Amino acid sequence: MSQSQVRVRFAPSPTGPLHIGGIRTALFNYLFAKKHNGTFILRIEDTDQTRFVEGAEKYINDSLEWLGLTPDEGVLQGGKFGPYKQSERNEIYKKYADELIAKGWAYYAFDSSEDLDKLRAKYETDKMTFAYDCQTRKQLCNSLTLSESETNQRLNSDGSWVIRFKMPEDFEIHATDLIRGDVKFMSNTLDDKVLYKSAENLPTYHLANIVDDHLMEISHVIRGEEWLPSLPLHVMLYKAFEWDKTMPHFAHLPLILKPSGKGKLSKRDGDKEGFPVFPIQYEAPNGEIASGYREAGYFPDAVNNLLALLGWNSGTEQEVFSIEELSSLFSLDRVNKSGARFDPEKAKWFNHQYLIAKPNNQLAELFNLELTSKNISMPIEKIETIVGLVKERINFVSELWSQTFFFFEAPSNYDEKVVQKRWKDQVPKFMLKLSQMLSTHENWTCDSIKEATSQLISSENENFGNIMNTLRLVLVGGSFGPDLFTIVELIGKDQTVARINKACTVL
RNA sequence: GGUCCCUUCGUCUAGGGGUUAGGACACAAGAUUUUCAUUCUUGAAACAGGGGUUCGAUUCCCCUAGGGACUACCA
Repeated sequence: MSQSQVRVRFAPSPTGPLHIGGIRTALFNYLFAKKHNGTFILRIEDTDQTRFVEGAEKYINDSLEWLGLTPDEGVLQGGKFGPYKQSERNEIYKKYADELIAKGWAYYAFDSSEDLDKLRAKYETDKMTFAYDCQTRKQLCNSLTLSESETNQRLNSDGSWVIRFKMPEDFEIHATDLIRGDVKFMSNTLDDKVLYKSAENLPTYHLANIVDDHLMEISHVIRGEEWLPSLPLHVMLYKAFEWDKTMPHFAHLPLILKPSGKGKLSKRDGDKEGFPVFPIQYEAPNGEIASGYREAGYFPDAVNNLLALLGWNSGTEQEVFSIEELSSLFSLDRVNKSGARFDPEKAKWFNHQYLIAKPNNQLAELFNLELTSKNISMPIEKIETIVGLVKERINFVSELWSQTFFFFEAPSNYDEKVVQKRWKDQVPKFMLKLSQMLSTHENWTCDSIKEATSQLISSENENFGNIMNTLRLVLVGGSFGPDLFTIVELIGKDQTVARINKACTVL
């Protein structure tokens, strides 16, 4: 595989459900890979056992599958750079940590987390922030301050230790971000991050991430902006390993912000604010359920589309794109720098666009599933017609029923306001005449029915608008629905007559 | 607090040294639909502030303010 080959990875950790921010990151990686005929890799970063959540990995796979963002390489797909789960790559990392120690880029630290916590607390009372860095490491318990023999003794004892990166002093770190340009950091302001922990015999994110990206020949790291602060560390790690020549390019995506209020979108925002934050429904191990876009009735393409436009645009006025169009149009230099507030209303609009673009027969099939569950059966052709009548006015397939129930069953109650406005003294008399006329009407098409009804209305000196509204009331239960004579034609003669007669006795 | 990132209508954004600063969502009004919705038309709505640079800045630079992220033996 050549060096110029695009290889990107989406590297979530299975600590819970992935929200749409994570999905957006996956999507941008996917689009970038497709655009460049590259490889999209899914790597599971499960180096923190304490935060491992049962089912989270499956959730990630299911979500990506639903959206069609299928990895080219990954735990399920395989590939020659596997394994793709960090917990299964365990034995790889230690030697790289050792290499850093040998080169003088890292050191052993023996301070207990309790001691460090105390230190942090103490600093805080002095309104300062503790950092394990080039200054404090000189006073702490590590292989830099301890003698070699004492270090070895501690390493061989039962006590736990960690390997920390030895961040150089007074060094200006330059990094290039494909979206933000050059970013500079002073190494003094950075701390000595833990790279490896003996207690679990596991690397931390930083080490595992760099080692795996290198080993998997990742060409571009496309991740959320929350990682920007660790970019200098990562750049230094590449330098320390002498991998600078093949260091991937970095692109930090703008964050997705809460629709209202402050901060980035979080897992807790969704159901509280009345919109899903998760791609598909998530049931936590404790049984709590968080709603998903799939269950809310969104089409996967619509979700991809709306997410793509959060932080990226084509530069044209087009907003509705198929995944193929996105794949060929996507480019990192059209990604925005600033965070994007998520707009649930526009999300619905995107789904509406996909819904109205869907052929009626497909919508009818989806709707038929719901009808079947209600024990309603009707020829699919007729459902198609009904769906076509109302699809312009809805955003979701799930709204179909409330817009069309009167095609399938008589209204069980009548809108009080409309009754008061329309159901006046002589109305029942006329309605009975109308039902009588219709019951003998032969040519049951909307045009013919309309003509006959109009004639009756004028011969009886009734007001057309008033009668229309009243007829609508008795047929659908309120003042809603598509063209009235189309409804009359579709529900048929018997239903029409029966509904009129029922209203006359009930109201 | 420290470090870093960001800043065009309410929101997502286009644009870019001279523009009537464009589009979309949402909102409002009108037309059509003898109802509802759709549709169409129209409207209101933005360059955070202050300094430079320049003939000219919303656009380039600096400062301020505001927002955000990070600041774990989490990712």
